[in-house]
Amino acid sequence: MTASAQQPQQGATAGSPAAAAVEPAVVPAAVKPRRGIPDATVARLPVYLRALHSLAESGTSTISSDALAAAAGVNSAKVRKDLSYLGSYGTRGVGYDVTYLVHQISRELGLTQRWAVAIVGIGNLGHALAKYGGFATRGFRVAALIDADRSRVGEWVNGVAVSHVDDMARVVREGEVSIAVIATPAGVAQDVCDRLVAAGVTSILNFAPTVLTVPAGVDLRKVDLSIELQILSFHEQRKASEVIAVGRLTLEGDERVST
Amino acid sequence: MTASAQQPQQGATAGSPAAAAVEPAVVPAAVKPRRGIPDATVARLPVYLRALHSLAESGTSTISSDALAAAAGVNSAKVRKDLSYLGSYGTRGVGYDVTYLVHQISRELGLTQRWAVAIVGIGNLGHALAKYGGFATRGFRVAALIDADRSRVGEWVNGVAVSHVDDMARVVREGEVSIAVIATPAGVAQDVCDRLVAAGVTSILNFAPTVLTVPAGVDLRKVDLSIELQILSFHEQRKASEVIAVGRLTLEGDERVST
DNA sequence: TCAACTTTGTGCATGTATTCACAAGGGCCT
DNA sequence: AGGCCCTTGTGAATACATGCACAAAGTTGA
Repeated sequence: MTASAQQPQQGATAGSPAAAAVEPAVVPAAVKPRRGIPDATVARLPVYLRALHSLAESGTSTISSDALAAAAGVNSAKVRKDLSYLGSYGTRGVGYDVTYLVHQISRELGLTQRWAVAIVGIGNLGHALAKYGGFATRGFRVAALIDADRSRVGEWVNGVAVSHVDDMARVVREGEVSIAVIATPAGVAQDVCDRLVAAGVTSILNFAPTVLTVPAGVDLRKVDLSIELQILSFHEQRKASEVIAVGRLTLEGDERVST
Repeated sequence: MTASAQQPQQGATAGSPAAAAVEPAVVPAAVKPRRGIPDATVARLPVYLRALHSLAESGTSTISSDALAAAAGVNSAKVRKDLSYLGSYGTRGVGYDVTYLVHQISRELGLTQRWAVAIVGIGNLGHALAKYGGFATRGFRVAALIDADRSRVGEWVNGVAVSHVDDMARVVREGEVSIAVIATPAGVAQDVCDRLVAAGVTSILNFAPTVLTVPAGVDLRKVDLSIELQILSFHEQRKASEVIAVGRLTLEGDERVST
């Protein structure tokens, strides 16, 4: 019941050890079999879902794990194992029904309802996020835009008016916002985060380049440009030094990788 | 030597199995002891680095793994193990010298040189990224802005002129760009990616909501807002259904988590 | 009806990451 | 000089994730 895994690569913190320790003693049978979908799988389901949506649009009605794997940039064993956590929704010898799979994954991800999202910090990035189409698409609607700069308050971005941060509690409550995106400067991010949590937000996506802390029960994920660049820098350097050490011996570079 | 791990939580693709299979037979001794820093560790080093920078600025000269762990939002065993991959740079009974650690981590991440970065797709997001301060800070400089829209070409953003995508090869070459950020619409991202690779870019950070494929030897990482939101949605839903099933029995919510 | 073919679902082996827990090392105080 | 206290560095246990490889289950065509 806490922070979710991140970038497998970017692992966040614990999942449910505290709760798991309590449940066996207290919880009714219905809950015990914990559908426990692994974090790594949860992180891939959205990728499958996107591929399936475009397949559905292009008229494909059935797809094999192999083809879906290719579209998602992973290998087919992973696809099958991932999907098996949702149940046995495939047909041997045939594959998976695209529309049905879309339903199942959507349901599992909680996309059958539309979550209200608030964006805090309407600077360059906040603007970009507010205008980003992928939001409205499915499952989410931008319910509030919040900024500390009074001169921005009242401005309309993509059909939503900017509110002042002092009204956050009210706006969050009235909009029934449960998910918030922080796009403020690093300095105020923790304060904003605390206020969001106090207002009832239970999931936060942080774009500010700083470490945030949230109480148990609140999920926190981060997106950090400079961390990503530094990781690339690491590999870039490694490649550079390897060229010196190894020369271009390994001409085996044939397979492609994807993300 | 391929795609790096992502969001441990967000795991990307394979690391070096292909190359690893070849090296033992061919590679000179100097390379064999593979400093093999785990991907998960590499992903955390930038976080430590940021914490250390602000510690240095606030005048702290020495820090324990415990304190650093708190600042980075992880546990101290992880900090110690991570740092131990770089060498034994701590002093027992005392901790780590902040300035020295900053040097070591920077070196390891390849931040002693300044990488030239190109941003492709100067829409809302591209603009936001170009203006983002965290770039210039350390290790990176925006060397090129590239867009397909001729009406945008020539525009200056943060001191850099926008070039047309047809000039990409030249701009990349002249600027000695090795890292590129893709902030285009999904539809053209793979094409842009292919052209970047052809022009000599060897590390790519993709913001477009689509799966990209690159040849071996090119590193690829992705940042995807809608995937992040969907992961949060999953946990949000889980929390909601658990409240129904369990009631509010578990009042144990005390520990905080961070990212 | 049956055999050949396709594709799923999963047990198992392997690889990677996290965490514990403690011995070894180093500073500091008396 | 010597002992106490603190903190590192790491072996070993555990947990999590990946990928192989194949039996089971379904379809198709004769």
